[in-house]
Amino acid sequence: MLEGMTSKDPRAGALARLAALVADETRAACLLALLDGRAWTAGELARHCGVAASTLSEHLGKLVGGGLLAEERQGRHRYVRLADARVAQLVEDLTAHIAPDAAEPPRGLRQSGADSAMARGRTCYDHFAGRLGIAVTDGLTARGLLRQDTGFALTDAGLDWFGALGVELDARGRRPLARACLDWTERRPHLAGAAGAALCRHALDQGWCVRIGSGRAVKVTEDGVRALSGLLGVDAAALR
Amino acid sequence: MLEGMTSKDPRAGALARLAALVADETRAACLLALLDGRAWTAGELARHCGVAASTLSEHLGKLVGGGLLAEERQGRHRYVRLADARVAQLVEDLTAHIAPDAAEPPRGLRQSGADSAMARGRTCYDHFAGRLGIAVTDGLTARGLLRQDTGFALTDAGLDWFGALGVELDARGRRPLARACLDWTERRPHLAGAAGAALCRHALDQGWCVRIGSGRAVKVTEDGVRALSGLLGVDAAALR
DNA sequence: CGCACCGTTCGGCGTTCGCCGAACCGTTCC
DNA sequence: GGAACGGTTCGGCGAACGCCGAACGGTGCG
Repeated sequence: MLEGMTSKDPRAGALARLAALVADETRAACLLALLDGRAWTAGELARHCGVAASTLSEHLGKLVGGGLLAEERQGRHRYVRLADARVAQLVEDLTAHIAPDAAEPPRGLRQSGADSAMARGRTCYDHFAGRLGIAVTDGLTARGLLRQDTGFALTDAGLDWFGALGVELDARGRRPLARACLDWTERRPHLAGAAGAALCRHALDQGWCVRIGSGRAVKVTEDGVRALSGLLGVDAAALR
Repeated sequence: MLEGMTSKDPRAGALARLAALVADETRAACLLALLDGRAWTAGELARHCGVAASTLSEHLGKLVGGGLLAEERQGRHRYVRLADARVAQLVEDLTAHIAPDAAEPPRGLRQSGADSAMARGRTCYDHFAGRLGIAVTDGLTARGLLRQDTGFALTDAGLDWFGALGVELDARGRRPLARACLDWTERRPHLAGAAGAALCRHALDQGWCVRIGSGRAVKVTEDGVRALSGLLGVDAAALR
């Protein structure tokens, strides 16, 4: 009763609904898993999260209904992925905010194999992260192609560098060319946005790096070491 | 039972807990209200949200406990404000994500007075937003002081411009100098970050603009019109 | 001192929510 | 056709949550 009297911001409801989509541990785990940019089946996610298939089906319904996920049905499979780069950024932003709290605990050595592969290099939705992402970003910055001191933007030399690489950068899209994405393991910003995505795609196309298994971990090839050290002066030891 | 079998991301819990803080309409309304950067008393927020004081007290407990709000007790008052600029950015990011959905409905003329004042100029935590924020950002960009085409960063000329203004920009802090903040009414990015905050503070100090009442709406003075049109070529008509 | 006021704590209410297992539907493969 | 499999729907359960009013404890003021 009397609800009409409040001057509560009309955006509050929408904001709460959006946050509610992430405010469940299982759905949060789904979003984090999908940050690898791939499409997962409902069953894979259910197993990953450790809940019943029926439970996960309901979660997917909410996430898709809320516009966070896009789905694609193939035969008896339901593939879902993050709806677009904006959703990926949203999850990244939220994750960046919790990173300082969850001080990386010293883990045992058991699963350090997979973990260290992830720490070395991985994709974060559609761009590089991990030590690889940092190394590339630092290389770009050191060569004056990217400036991070007064914000985060490519320089004119940086534009030329991408041009010389044969990578088309579409500046007309709504997506910013360069954007900082805070790295989870390294705690430092790395290159995201259209340029980060284009560079990652180019590197995979050129065989500079390959995906390890089906996950988001990537490994730099010998070709990649040569290319990255030549183009950006990246220390070869940092990539292996 | 069997929960140990899942490989669920350990960050999922923290992510869900963070989102849960925002996932309530009343708490969301508090965060949006506090985006003006001021400190509100618990009672003011309760009235603003249209809930009982006891209800709001519990909400504040959660928000403060979760690190989103900082509190300051003075006498029988409890003042709360956003904990820091990072929290403000978090709320902005979330709000930017819902903006496209909530297509601004054509409002009646009843409260258009206050609304239009807000649309003209307001502060967004600690920097300018609204048409004023856009005008300043566009002015900086047109004069080559800020570049938005390849990311979002001040140029060297921009650094000099701030220096000539007598505004110290602390680049050593963890906070980025320039950052894009998506405007709610204008749907365009405007200058946030340390530079945006410093410029806003400077403008208020110099009397270029004054706060209207106790809210976040601001009004550009005649001095301000002269200063901004002289320094940035901002069209005077856009500011009034 | 006594009163008004701000905020908190507590008990209780109703709702929402996440979860599961069972039943069901459609696809794929033998 | 039949069996196996992936996914969805449904009913039901228990827990968590948001809300309130009433009672209580400080603070400030007359």
